[in-house]
Formats: sequence, structure tokens, C-alpha cells
Amino acid sequence: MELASFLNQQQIAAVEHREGPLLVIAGAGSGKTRVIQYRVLNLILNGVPPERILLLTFTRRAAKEMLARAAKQDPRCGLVEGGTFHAFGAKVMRRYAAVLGVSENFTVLDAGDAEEAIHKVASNLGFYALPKRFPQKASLQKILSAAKNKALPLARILEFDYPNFVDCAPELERLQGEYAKYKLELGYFDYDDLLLYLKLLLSQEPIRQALTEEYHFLMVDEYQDTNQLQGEIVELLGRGRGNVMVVGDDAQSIYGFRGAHHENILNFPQLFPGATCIKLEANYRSTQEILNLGNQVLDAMPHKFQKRLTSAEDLHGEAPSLKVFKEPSDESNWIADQIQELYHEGEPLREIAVLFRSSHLSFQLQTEMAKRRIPFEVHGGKKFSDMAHVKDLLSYLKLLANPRDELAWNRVLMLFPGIGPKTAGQLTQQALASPGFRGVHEVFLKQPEKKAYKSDLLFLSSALVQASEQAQSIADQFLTLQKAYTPLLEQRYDNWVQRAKDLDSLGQIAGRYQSLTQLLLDFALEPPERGVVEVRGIHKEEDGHVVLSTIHSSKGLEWGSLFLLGMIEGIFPTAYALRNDEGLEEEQRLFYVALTRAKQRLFLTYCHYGFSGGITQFNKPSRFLGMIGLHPQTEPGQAAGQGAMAKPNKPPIAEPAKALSKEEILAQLQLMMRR
DNA sequence: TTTCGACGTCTTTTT
DNA sequence: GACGTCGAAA
Repeated sequence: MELASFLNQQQIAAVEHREGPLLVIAGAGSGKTRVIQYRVLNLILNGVPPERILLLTFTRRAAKEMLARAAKQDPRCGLVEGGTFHAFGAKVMRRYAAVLGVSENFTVLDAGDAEEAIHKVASNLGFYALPKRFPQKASLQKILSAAKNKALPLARILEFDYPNFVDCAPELERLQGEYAKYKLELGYFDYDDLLLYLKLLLSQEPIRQALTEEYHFLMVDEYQDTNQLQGEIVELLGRGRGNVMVVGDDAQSIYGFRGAHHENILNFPQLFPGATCIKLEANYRSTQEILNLGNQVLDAMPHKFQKRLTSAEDLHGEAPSLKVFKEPSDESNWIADQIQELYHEGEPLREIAVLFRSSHLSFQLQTEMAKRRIPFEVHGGKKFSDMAHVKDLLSYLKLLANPRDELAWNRVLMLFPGIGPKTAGQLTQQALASPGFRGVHEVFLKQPEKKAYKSDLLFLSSALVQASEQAQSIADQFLTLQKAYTPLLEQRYDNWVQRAKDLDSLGQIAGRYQSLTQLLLDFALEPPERGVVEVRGIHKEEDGHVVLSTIHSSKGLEWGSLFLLGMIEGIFPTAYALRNDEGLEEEQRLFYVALTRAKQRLFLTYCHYGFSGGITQFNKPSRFLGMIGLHPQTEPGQAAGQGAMAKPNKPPIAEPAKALSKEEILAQLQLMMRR
């Protein structure tokens, strides 16, 4: 392999590093992904069996992409174990389930499930009947999770982030313990547990040794965004052999809210004495004009990072610009106009992205893009499985996988008219006490005849019996349950047609699985995103689609042309972050991440008027704009906003290939009306 | 015991 | 706009 033809000296040093700890500080756009990819390849070419390598990344997508690229040069790279800490935790827990005294088919709770579970425990403890105001279930989940991820006592979390609930500390302490007990009894594990129990297992010396014997080489990407617990896991896995490579950039730490501890990266040399440290500084991504903005943000960082971004190939291009609009609709229109213009100038759609601080900022733009038939995909924000009807059907599947899933029973039973929390709770207990779905069917048969929901219950139990007893593929089981759910769907939702389509997509995904447990695990650990929007009638498939993404979800990615919208004080930086210095510093790093995603063109926008709480407000420009010395361009007619119409002389990206049928029009309308 | 309507509150980022 | 709470009616 002739590395020197496409890697620089520092990159080669990292790629060729074999034994011993290695810290790679990789600035934005410095090719760290390539380094990881080639190091995997290099190790394998030098005789390391792929199954001895463990690559831990932030998202499964990141791991898969890196390994897929490496596999192009040597298919063995595809055999490397790669994924998130959480997925790895689940895998190890499954292997050592007996040690923990739980079933191998334990259930992983996603954030929403965890909220329900916490809510249930808190209700059982009577905390909602208390005279004082008690946090809502979502806050409870966040508080308990923060305590675990930041490895801090509850009181600290409350004092710091939830001062209004400080007086609930005793109840929360109690809740924390009861919730842990509840989960263990029922075989539930939330996200935090996957890390916590992984560490717990690794603290057993025989297990730790078995795992270090299995994985001789550990690589961790985005190390600046690992939390304390993850840092300890890395230490345990690396102890002994010490073949640990971590890669990260302290200036890009943006997950502090989740407990990310960017000191991890600074402390690495102490944790692994004798660590080699390599800095990748040359930037291969962006023009110097864009990097200059990034440098100004770096300069303004309170914790000085010894960094300067320099374009390695002396790339130059357009100066980044700021556009100001009157209203959000003008902002969306202008961005859509620009995207069309860029496309006609030859920029492929896949090289265009729009970033924003929070996902709701993109709703208007989504509508505009759909209207103009510009294909796009949304990253970040709500997940497919956050939709109520998807959760409902997933609960049916959970029952099938585990008939003792209390939360799933409760959710499913509550769907029937006439069944509220009380009845659902009683029926759940009876169902849990019955052997198998046939037993449940017996129980339902014994319900008093006068109850209107009796026939519904029997319909449900019959479907479950049918799905569980006949040797069926997952696709068939899914269909059986979907058929059982559909009457409820039509009853509960006016827009059930659209929702039914979501369930069909769920069925498509489910059909690809051999194991129900694996399906549910994947949905919990890496839920599919909601916003894949298909727009038909596109001429060139290979142009791909525009990406609309939260800044967080844009981590590690790059685009030729980048828009950053909503540069408004209180939105970016978000008002929540302004309570303390740490929060503001993280917003600033987030801004740095956003700017450095751009390769050639960068446009920032905001608008004067916004609405929140039904009131139209006058927005202040983000303080970050001043930080990079970017001032609005006042092109006449451009900035004032020209109303909702696209310029007539500009052809749409794709004319419909043929006249649309009524059904297609309705489908399009529904797509646009969905928000 | 459930359901429905009225009203108040909070509204970020993700595994 | 989603979610929770409260009171009243079914």
C-alpha cells in the first residue's frame, strides 16, 4: 500500500502505529476518518485478524461507513466489530446475561420507554399525589440519566440544572433506587444501564480478561464526546495490552448535556502512560475563507485551544455571507431558491446541506422543499419510532418477544375504548400471571360479558396466540399483529391512512429480520430517522438529495455548499445554554462544528420576526455573528424578502415526469400537510 | 372508572 | 403544538 500518495506524514504515523496507546488530536477536516479506516486496513494487512479489532464510534452509521470503505480495499475489514458503546454494552450483556441473572432476551428501553417506566414507579410511590410540584416524566428521566452519565450525585444535578426541583431531592433519591430495582426485576435496561452494566461486567476480572483476549486492538472515535463512564470502559478494555487508539478534537465537544467529559481526551496520557500523541492539523476540507471564520471562533474560546486551521492545499473560494430576512418564510424561500440555483450551476444535491440548532427550525423549509420537489432527507430530531402509532405496534411486537413485558401490556391494553389506566393495570397483572398467550386468552374469556371491551380483548389474545404458535416468518407475524391493530388505528386517528403507511414501512423493515429480539434491540439502539422524504420525478438519481440536519447530527460530515439558518440570539446560542458559562462554551463549539462542515460555500441566515408562544417577536442577531465579523449583505430586493413565490424564470429541479393522478396529488398534499 | 374539554406550562441537542 | 392536570359528565 503506497500510503504516501494520499496521506500526509502525521496521518501515516497514525496509520502505521501498531502496539501501545495512541492519542490522535484531529482538527476539523484533517482526515481523521481516513486515518481510522486505513489503520484498520493496515492492521489487517499486517496479519491482525479482523475479529481482534474493536471500533467504538458515536453512531452505528459512522462505524459502518468507515468499515465499508476499508472493506472496499480488503473485504476482511467488514468483519471488524464496530458500533456504539451502547450496542457493544448490549452485546456483552447478552453474552454474560447469566452473570447478571437476567434473560438473554432482556429488553432495552429507549428514552421514551424509560420515561414510562419512571412514571410508573413514581406513581406507585405516590409522588404525583404530593402537594408540591413534582417534575414531569420527561424531566425525571433526564435528571436520573444525567446523574448516571455525569457520575454525580442527584443533588448536584438538581442544584445545577434544575434549581426549581431542589426540594424534591429526597423523593428523587428514592425514585432512583426504586427505578433501578424495578428494571432489574423486569429485565429492563435503559441506555445508561447498557454502559453501567458493561462497566460492571468489566470490573469482574475474568470477564475483563476474556474481553481483552478477544479484542487486541481498540479504537475509539469522537473521544471528546465520551463520558466518564465510557472513559472508564476504555480504560478497562485497554488495561494490559494497552493497544488503545483514541481520536478526537477537544474543540468539537458538543455532547456535554449528555455527560460528555472532554477532559477524557486531555487525561488520556495519564491514563495510559507512554501514549504516543499525534496531531493532525492540516485541513483538507475547506477554503481558507471558511477556515478563517473557524479560527475566529477558536480564538474566542475561553479555554484556549492551541489550534489554527490552515488549508493544506491553499484552497480559496467565495467569502461566506450572511443574509437577513423579514420573516421565516422569506428565509426558507431564499434558501430553496439558492439550492435550485446551485443545482443548475452543477452542484449535485448531495453536496448541499442546511444545518440548524434545533429541528423545529427546519419545518418551514421542509414544506418549501417538498413544494418545489427538491429531494431531501432530514437528520436529527424526532425518530420514526417516536410516533404514537409506531410505538403502539412495536408494543405488540414486544409482547410477542416477551409476554412478560409489563409496559408493553399496559400500552396495548390502554388502546381499547373503555380501558383506562386502572383497568389496564389490573388486566396487565392478570396477563402477567397467566402461562402463555393461551392462558391470557382464558383470562380474557373470564371477563364479565357486560364489558364492552371484552370482544376487543379476545381479538387481541387470539392474534397473539396465532402469531406466537404458528411457525411463521417475522413478516407474517407482523402482518397478523398489524391486522389486529388496524381497527384501533382507524378509530383513534383521523389521518390513519398516512399512519398506516408508516406501519407498512415498519413491516418492510421487520421483514428483513430473522430475530424479533434483534429487531427490537436495533430499534432501541439505533432507531431509524423519520425524515426520509421521497420526491418522485427526479431526473438524476445520482445527484442524491439535500440534507437538512441538526448540527449535532452533522458531526463528522461535510458538504460543498452549506446553509446555517436561524442565527438568532436565544436560538443559537439557545437560551437554555445562557444560564452558565459551560453551556455557552458548548454552544460556541457547536458553532465551530457547524462552520467547519462547509467545503466551498457557506451561507448564514436569520430573520427579524419570529413567533413563539403565539406572539410575534423581534429577533436579535446571534452573538456568534459578531464573533466572526459577519455583517448582513444589503443587496436590494434580496434581503427584503419577495414573498412566497419562487422566481418564475427559474425552472423547478424536476418537472413531474407525467401528469399526477389524484392519488399521487393527495399523497403529496398529505406529505406537505403532515406538520 | 373513563372520557372529554378547558386551561396552563414548557418548548434543545442524542444513545 | 404536545402534554399534563383538573373538574364534570357519561
